[in-house]
Amino acid sequence: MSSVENKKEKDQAPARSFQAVKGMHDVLPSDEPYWERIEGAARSIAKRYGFSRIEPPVLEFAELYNKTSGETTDVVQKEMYTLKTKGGDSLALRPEYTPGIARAYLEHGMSRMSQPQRLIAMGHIFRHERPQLGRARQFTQIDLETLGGVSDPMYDAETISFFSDLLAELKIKSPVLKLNSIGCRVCRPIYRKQLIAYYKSHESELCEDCRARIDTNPLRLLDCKEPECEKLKADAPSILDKLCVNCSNHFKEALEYLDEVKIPYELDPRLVRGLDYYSRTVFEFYASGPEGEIGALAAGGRYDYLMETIGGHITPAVGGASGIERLIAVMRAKEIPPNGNAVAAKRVFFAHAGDLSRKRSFALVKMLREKGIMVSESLTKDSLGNQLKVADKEGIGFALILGQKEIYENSLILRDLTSGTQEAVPVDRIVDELKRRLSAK
RNA sequence: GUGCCUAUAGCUUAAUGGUAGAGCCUCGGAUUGUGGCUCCGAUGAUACGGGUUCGAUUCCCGUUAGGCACCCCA
Repeated sequence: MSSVENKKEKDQAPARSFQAVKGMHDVLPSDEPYWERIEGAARSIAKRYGFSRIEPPVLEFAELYNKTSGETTDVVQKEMYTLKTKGGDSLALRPEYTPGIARAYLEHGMSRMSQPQRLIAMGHIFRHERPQLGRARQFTQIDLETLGGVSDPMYDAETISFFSDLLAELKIKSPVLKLNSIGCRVCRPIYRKQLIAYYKSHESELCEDCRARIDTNPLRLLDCKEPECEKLKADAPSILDKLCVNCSNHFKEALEYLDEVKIPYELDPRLVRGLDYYSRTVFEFYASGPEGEIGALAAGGRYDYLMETIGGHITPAVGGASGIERLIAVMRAKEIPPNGNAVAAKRVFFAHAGDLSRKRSFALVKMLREKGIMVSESLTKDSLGNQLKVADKEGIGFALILGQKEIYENSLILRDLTSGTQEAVPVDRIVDELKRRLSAK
């Protein structure tokens, strides 16, 4: 580009230079080891548990979320990205996975396959919130759903166990698991009434938000952090005392399964979830220590009624989700390295000595890559010294050097960059020799 | 969505109502048959828009983004 064009472009540059949209973050090469580690762990644990991958589209009819997640919930009311198509349909970028997966379950007749269906999804979720550390407008969830079969607490425990294993695999030590049961259609309304009655009698002592919440979402009253409201919590009726026999047994059994596999938990009768469709067991995992402030690392619960609201039969179901960016934030804060063995040490650096060997080098690099060897190079550099400098900077374990002499002898110099020793190896033996040495690393 | 704080080079930062300085990184050279050390040199910045001013990176307003506390949540 000429300098004239360059100047012109500068003058006409937009007033505001481009930057990423608020709450949308780039995944950079330096983040990649974490992603590989986390996604790899989720995939391999899912395989062990027998969860199969499902991936519904990012866009669904907005109505799907209104019907399921709840019309009055924040996630739907305030945080959903909606758009109108040219045809007039109202669509939404998914603010969570569960409704889409439930929809797919019905649409593809999965209720006629073996039950329950164990499904896992990994992808982007969108919520229009004010960003903070561990909270973005586009983020990535590992989502687990167990659909169909019977409403057995063993599945609740299995879901929790999956996330417990995931955190353990990522070396996030002693997470805090909070558990509660929010009852069913029979017992929750009764509890709700008692709770409302209790708070109505103390209405004047409540904060402004909570006065509004009495009518919209009374269970949330138990979550308020205003000092005035805190005081009232102590004497508020607890859901755990008000569960019906079925729910109570279900919860007790779920706890027994967790005891059986030695997953520690804390009961938290104030734990309620932000989505309408939950019933019975709900859970949240937090990091131990100050990193707990980053927010729940995994959360979920049972949702036996959801399928009905979108036109299916009552279908027992339980699920949960974990946010990958939050897992990364915690791993970084706790200084947990993403990878045990450095990838660079498994690479080979190819260097040429002298311009005449460049083209031959290019061909040999391609040959090695075809044989499955990870090869780095900086063949555009002239001096051998500068090339090896690059190899050193990248922490690469071995270098191959090709000069006039080697071309003539049909060999390569194989240099161990850690020890500094080297030897000539015939080209037809180089692949085997490299594989032998690399596997020893 | 509300309130508070912040914004100088890729990163960490210095300074000032009057030419924006450094360390690390990057690139080149000393060194075209051998890396790590060293030395020399180069590139590169006041987020964006407006106002006050002779002059603004500095003061004021707005915007954008980030952080924190709410709200809520993975």
